[in-house]
Amino acid sequence: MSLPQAAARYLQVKDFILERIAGGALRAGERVPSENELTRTLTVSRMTANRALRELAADGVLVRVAGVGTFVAEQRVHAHPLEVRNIADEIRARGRQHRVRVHALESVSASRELAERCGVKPGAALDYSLLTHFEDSTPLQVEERYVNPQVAPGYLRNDFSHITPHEFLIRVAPLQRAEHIVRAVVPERRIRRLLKLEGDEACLLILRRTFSRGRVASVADLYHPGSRYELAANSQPR
Amino acid sequence: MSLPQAAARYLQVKDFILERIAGGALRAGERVPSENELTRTLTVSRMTANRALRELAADGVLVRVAGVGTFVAEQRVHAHPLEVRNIADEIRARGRQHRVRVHALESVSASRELAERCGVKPGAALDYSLLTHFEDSTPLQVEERYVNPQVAPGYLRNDFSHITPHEFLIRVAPLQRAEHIVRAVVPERRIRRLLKLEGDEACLLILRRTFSRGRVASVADLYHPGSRYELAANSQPR
DNA sequence: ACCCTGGACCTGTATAGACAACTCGGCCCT
DNA sequence: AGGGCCGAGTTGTCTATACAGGTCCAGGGT
Repeated sequence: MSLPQAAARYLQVKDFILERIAGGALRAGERVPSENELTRTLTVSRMTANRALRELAADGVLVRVAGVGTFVAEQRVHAHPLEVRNIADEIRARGRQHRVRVHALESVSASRELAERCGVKPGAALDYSLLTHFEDSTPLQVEERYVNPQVAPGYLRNDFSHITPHEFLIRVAPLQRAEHIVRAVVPERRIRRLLKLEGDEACLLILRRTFSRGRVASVADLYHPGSRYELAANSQPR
Repeated sequence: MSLPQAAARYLQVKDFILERIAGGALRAGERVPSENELTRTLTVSRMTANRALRELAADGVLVRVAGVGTFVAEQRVHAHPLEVRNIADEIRARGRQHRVRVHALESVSASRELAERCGVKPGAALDYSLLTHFEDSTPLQVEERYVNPQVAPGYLRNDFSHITPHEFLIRVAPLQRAEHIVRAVVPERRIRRLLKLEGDEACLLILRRTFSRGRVASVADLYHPGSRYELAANSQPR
């Protein structure tokens, strides 16, 4: 049993800034406290404040101008093609009915590989769910998800036939960023059966990690039948 | 008149590592000099070496394990679907050699389906190419492309072992926007053979249409082996 | 044979101090 | 009024030092 580690100070400084942006206290284009101000008000060294601001600038949250100051970046204009979308919204937007079947909802112990993906220690408790999303009566997505209960507590107490995991998570753990990897696979039989696939049909597999407060909130494997699902993306330079 | 600024030392350290990776002196999984070693051999402070290694780790180039060491990350094949990227650049950015094999390069007559995709009349002449892109000796993409000679003339006169179709096109026809559709498929045997696939492996298929001056400049089907290629995307909400 | 305990080495973080380059505004001199 | 200079404030970088915690191995004790 160990006490929860105090977060690193540069992470505290990052949160300090991010919360002020999220809460509206700092708006796009506005000036952020300088390193020296943070040094005084937060009682950290200038190097620590520097690291926090520098990393936020690298993430595109802030813009720094030597000799002038640090400012909240203007909002991104271009939505990324793989925005964190909710499959339920997609389905409803097409005028179809969205249904969910819950296959599993329980607490599990993190394997080594899983622990690495989630940024926790092997053996740590993770909330697990396995769902199928239907469009009318056609399965469109199998969602296998692991949630870090330290970041998003109460996951297991939901009724996911009324609220999707995604909807719950964005309410409980403010979404900071998301990471997607898209692969083409022929999944194992367990998944094929849930998607009612025939033969060796290919699937789009989206590995999604969402981050909240600098930590992994949840890890999801989203399987879509290759014959019924595709990703679309348009890009316009400027 | 100012002398060229010497690059920052932490950038020099990053280059030092990157060059060794690109040159093959450091391979995936191998150990990178520790911070203390860099401190001695490059005569920098440990904090400077730390910053270099930390940033390379943040970029995914290195993997750091506290108490153990720093290692070259396993090379992941990544691309951002949004950017109209050149597979040749991707491969070279990883320090591998890019090669192309040209299977076909000729003028064809547009079928009805193809004509619709290209925004021309059925029977119109289109320039056609079928290439395989190799990373070292591993096939990474089969590119089947149709080009509208009205929009981008001279396509067939290129030697695509020296310039990629993409490079030629952006020079001849200014890129206005691009449209992508990502699918998972098990491709026909013709494609499987070119990719040296075994059995019924899945492929990521990217259907790309590029527009220039309001018209379709080219239509490309890009096949990637599912086991060796994935798309990565990060997104930040707001 | 097993355990376990140091010690060496590593990354991760934090601090204080220093110098450079840049921006901007105000002040002084002409 | 105009022009130039200087100083305050800012980011950008570099160094030396320190401590904490993780990993791994060898060596010693049981």
